[in-house]
Amino acid sequence: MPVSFKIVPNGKGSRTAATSAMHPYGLEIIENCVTRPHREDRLFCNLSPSALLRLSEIASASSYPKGATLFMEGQSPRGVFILLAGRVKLSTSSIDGRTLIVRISEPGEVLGLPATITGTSYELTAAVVESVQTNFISRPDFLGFLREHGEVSLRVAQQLGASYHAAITEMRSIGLSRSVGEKLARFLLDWCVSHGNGTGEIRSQLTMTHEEIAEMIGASRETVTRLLTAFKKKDFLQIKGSTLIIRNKSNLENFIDSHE
Amino acid sequence: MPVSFKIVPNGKGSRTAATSAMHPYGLEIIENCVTRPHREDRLFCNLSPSALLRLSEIASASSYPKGATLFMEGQSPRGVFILLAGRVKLSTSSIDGRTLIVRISEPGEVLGLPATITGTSYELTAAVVESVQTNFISRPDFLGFLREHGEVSLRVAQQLGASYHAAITEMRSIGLSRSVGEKLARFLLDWCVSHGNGTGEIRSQLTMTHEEIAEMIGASRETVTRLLTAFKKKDFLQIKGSTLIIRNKSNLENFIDSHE
DNA sequence: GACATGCTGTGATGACAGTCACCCTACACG
DNA sequence: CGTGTAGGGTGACTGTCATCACAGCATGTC
Repeated sequence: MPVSFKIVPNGKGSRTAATSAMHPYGLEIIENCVTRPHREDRLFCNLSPSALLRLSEIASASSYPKGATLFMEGQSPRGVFILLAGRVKLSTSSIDGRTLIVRISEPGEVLGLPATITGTSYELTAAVVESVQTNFISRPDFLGFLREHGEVSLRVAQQLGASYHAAITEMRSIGLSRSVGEKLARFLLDWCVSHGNGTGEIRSQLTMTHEEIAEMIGASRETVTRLLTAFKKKDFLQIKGSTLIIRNKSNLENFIDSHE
Repeated sequence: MPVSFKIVPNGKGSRTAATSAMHPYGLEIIENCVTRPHREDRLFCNLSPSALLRLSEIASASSYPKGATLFMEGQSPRGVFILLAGRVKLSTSSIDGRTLIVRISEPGEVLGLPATITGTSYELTAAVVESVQTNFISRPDFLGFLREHGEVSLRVAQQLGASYHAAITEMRSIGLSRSVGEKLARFLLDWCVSHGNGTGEIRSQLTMTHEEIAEMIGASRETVTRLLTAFKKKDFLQIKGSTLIIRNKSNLENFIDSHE
């Protein structure tokens, strides 16, 4: 079902409209741009009114519970999902069940973009880890939209460029580390940069199990457990509940450097 | 120095113009499209005459010898290089000199696209392995070109999507393999698919040293040597000079599967 | 010819980390 | 309130593979 987007003038818009009860999430795309104008990478910020109007016609809202799957590796691309709320795990896996988690997507990101653009099958599986609200745009609609609004293609290209960049960074971390400890240290530091409370902080919520961390860095669950306790012993970090506190950031960085 | 592109009508163009002595490579972009129309992924095929005209104004030809560097990881993006002839090694490396080769680029590919689009620094280093002819387009020119010709942005997005896809495939191979042998087997099979003589052949030129193969799959040189001799002993393959012959493709595939 | 250089092949060694096996705790749920 | 399940922690064992070391074997070059 189509969602009604309200056209909000660039820069400042009434936030009351954005919290309309009828379509609690339909306006979030625009709201994000108003309340977080620094997010240049967001796909649908500062579009022309006509583009936004068309967007509202082709997007349809849907929500998924924890454990649901938006799309699976190998499926032919149905379209893109704009993530409004919740978190999604993007992973790839081999026949025997080994899994590599490539990324945990956060609200504001667009899922399935590469496959939808190129027409090749989804390269990753998107599984919901925290229940999710999305706007879905089918592939024909999305491609038509891009043809009509050339401006958006450039945005899409930028998104894809950013995704590529992230993928290469991930490959670096996985492929160039000498030891699992190094990978874990890198992962923790990265995590705190992207999920910390702002300016390179040392405290953040670590909402993943050891198993999931293992799948992100390509290691076994036991090794992750052992390394985390080792890091605690060395007083590099503390873990209280799901809060991760980096006690000594530079030590952790030195630990990485000492191996390379 | 700008290159004069001759505008060739879609479908059929005089090939004599394409081999003009003055600008031996300037026309190759178009020629590729005429002689290899199946290459849908090529960036500058089937563009409008006006776009091609503009392209010819902003592209400048240059050539680099073996060992030269087109750009380095971390540099801010100067622009894109359209690879007309030769081969380029795209790699990333850590402080201690360990190197991960992400891709060997072939003629027709566009280098530096993600960085140029997003404005972030080049994520890879591009080193010439076989002397190279390129058309270079500076970032300002290229971005301006995209703004003027919205059609091209979509092409660019498709290219980036394909690059992303390739990066994920690479990550899968590196991250999900249990053993180095598995990675090497995968690498060899992939290589024969993309560099074989057509229809899934079993014979191809392997133009890399063991060391380079090691850097591609994230292993040590010695291990690659040992594994290759092991594969030879098992009669999976033969190597004569720089020619690789897969003797028994299914055995090699079984070898991969038996581990997962 | 003498020499350097780059690539390949092979042995010995040891550390890292995956696997198996098990126990413990927390917590949801009937 | 017992029971099931998901997650965390730890020990023992073992295979893989990086590393070091060195030895051939081309190739180019002075």
